[in-house]
Amino acid sequence: MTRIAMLSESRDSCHNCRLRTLCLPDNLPKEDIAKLEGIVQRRKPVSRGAYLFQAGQRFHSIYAVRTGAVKTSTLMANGEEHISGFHLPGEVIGLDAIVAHDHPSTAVALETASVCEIPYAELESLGDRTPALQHQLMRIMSRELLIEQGTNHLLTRRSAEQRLAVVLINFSERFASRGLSALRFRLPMSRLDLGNYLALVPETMSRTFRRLEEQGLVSIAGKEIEIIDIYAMKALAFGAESAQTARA
Amino acid sequence: MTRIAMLSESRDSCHNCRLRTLCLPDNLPKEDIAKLEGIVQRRKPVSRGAYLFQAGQRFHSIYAVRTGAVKTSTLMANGEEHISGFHLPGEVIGLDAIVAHDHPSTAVALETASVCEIPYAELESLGDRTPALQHQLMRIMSRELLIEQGTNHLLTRRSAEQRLAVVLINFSERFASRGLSALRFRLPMSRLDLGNYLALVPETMSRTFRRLEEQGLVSIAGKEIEIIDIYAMKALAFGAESAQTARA
DNA sequence: CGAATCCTTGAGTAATTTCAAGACTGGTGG
DNA sequence: CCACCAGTCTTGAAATTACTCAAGGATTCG
Repeated sequence: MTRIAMLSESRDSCHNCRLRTLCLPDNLPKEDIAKLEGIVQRRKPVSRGAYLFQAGQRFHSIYAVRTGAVKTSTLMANGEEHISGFHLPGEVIGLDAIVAHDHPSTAVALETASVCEIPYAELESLGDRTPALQHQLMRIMSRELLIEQGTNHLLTRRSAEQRLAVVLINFSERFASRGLSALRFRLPMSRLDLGNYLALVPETMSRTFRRLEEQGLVSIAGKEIEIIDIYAMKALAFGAESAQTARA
Repeated sequence: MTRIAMLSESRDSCHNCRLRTLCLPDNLPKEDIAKLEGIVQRRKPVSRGAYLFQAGQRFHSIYAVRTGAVKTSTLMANGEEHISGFHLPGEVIGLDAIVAHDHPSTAVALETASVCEIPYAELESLGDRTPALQHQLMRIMSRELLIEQGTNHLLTRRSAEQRLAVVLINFSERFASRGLSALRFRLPMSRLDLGNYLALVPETMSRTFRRLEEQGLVSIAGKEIEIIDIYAMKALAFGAESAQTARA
């Protein structure tokens, strides 16, 4: 079990789930959380490489990550994968499928993960009767929009070195907000995947990691990351430029 | 008045607005459209360069473009502008502000434009009583998410030539769905702005436009675009790769 | 009409990719 | 328990794409 996996408990309720404040129940009154619990389906853990849903599949549910980590991606016509995000416990996946009948992207577990499945038809009808839940859903979607905009900025306006620094800081903060260490953590994805997300080839990833290490900013051992100089990291990441919220 | 401006009529109602099916009223029963009309504020035309809202301003309303064209952008710490999108009649702006108290981005009219202002507090409370409206809002936000993902892909995985081809095809389709010609149109923004959006410097924009012209794909006269070979354009834009919805 | 902005062109440069190999790693079966 | 395999990661050298710098020309809007 990974450290992320150990984070979450609450076999079967939202109201005492540690991720409550990061997830759909945030800001909801108790009775609304109870109603939400009524439609959430907890699925048994999926193992590394298993699909939550695949692009082209009929859209039925959105998912909240409970433990582990998930990546979402789209497959391009030439067979190449384009990774659009990495999702940690508390984050909601599948919102991009609401407008169409099918999922535009694929969600795969990066490590053993468990998720809460929320049938969208039921969520929608519950939302019709539960304004607070509806508002929280809107906030979550608005935040996703913001995150995508930040990602856009990151990927088009920043150097390889800055992209990596930003994404490491971003993971650091997301781990910290889940009660884990901000300075030492294990990335749940391969360098290949991280490079794919950052629009950098593996060779560049390797060289860029090394450059950050040589500058004394981080220490890398496989997927284990230690941030040595968070100040310098942030200076590199955001120096002379505004920081945008970007989720990896 | 531009051709886009001539498109829309309906001084003061949604139910006979030509943009109905592209906008918030789409899919709504008559009585819900009437309720929506009750909260929509039509503002007098804003002239080129005027702000609909600015980054940092308190969030009160979302806006639907009625005539003209609008760009949204964020300002980076070094003073540079990062254009995140161009918006044509029927499109809704400001949804990225819902989650926070302030607008994260700025919206400026690219040419004389008129907009419908929709106070969000009222929209939210109307949504609480009007499921169909709420569902339409969710669809719009989900579509925005999809568009952002497509933009990400466009900007990170495509060459300058492909980016320009994709964005021209995209405008062609958006003009066509507003009843204008798909093959001859006038871009509402400067090359500078388009380049900013595409993450290309003006010099590259100029050379790339020329290359498309030399290949006989388009004919350019200032902002007037004529698409000569739409087939070849699409082959260039999407060739050996999947097409993603991307809005300029 | 004229200032300001926008656009174009050329030459040189820089960052990242591509290509080619080889080393490491972790999971699996013998 | 070890050896092996496939996938992952690293390293170096060459190629490429878009950027930077510099300057002149064209538009546009007030």
